[in-house]
Amino acid sequence: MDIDVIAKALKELGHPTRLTIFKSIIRAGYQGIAVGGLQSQLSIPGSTLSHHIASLASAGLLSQRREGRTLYCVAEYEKLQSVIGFLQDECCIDEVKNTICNDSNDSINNEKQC
Amino acid sequence: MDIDVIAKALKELGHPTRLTIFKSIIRAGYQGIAVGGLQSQLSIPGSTLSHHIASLASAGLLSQRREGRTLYCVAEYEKLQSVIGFLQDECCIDEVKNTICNDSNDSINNEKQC
DNA sequence: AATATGTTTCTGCTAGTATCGAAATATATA
DNA sequence: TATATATTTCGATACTAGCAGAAACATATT
Repeated sequence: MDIDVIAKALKELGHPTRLTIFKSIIRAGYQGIAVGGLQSQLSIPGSTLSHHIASLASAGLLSQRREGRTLYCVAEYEKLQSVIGFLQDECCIDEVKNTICNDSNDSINNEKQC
Repeated sequence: MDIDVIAKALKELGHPTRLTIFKSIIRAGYQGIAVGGLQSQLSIPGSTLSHHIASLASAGLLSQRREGRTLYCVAEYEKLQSVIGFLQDECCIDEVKNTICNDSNDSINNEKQC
């Protein structure tokens, strides 16, 4: 995955309001959440919300599906997964993985955490 | 972890040059990498590089250690881990975790991937 | 057709970010 | 102390993002 594409996704996620919006959308699951639902949940002006949603969409982090006059926002989970994967793989080294994920882990099981 | 803190980290990572810088710092491990090393690696003006490094530091993504006249940048791995953790936990639902991490996984082992 | 509801686009403003050369600061060496 | 090396701060410019009211657009209901 191109670093510019990942950076774009991180940038759009890097705003408190947008991150909150994205979190709500993610938690809504595959059926998504209506823009109006987000608006009443966050109490911000519609135009501002629309702007933020467009930003997230421009990074490929969500898609929209119309049902009647309601538009649902649905998260692009693969995109989120690719971002997480980048941070884990491209931006991580074994030395550190071992320290953070195993050494500091006082668990009984040997399940890998990173 | 506060959502504003996570958003700040994501924002600073959300720039191609900074993400490249951070990747280099991460891969340098616990001993870090000199600012000059980054500069010759990326060939960007020192002032611009310094600005980006300060941005990453302001988000707590790195710290600096002086050795003689050389300044080393060292990644804050716990911070990165908290960002990854947020995206995985706060921004993920079981329904999706199962779909992406297990169902679409044609592997032989049963190791959890998310 | 008229009206109501849900969402986006337009418009203008303000504030913040990116960039980089030049000068300044910090530390080391001769 | 003078000079070299490493890095940051300053200053100026251009660009981009954020915000929100008003108007426009899309769809549904009466």
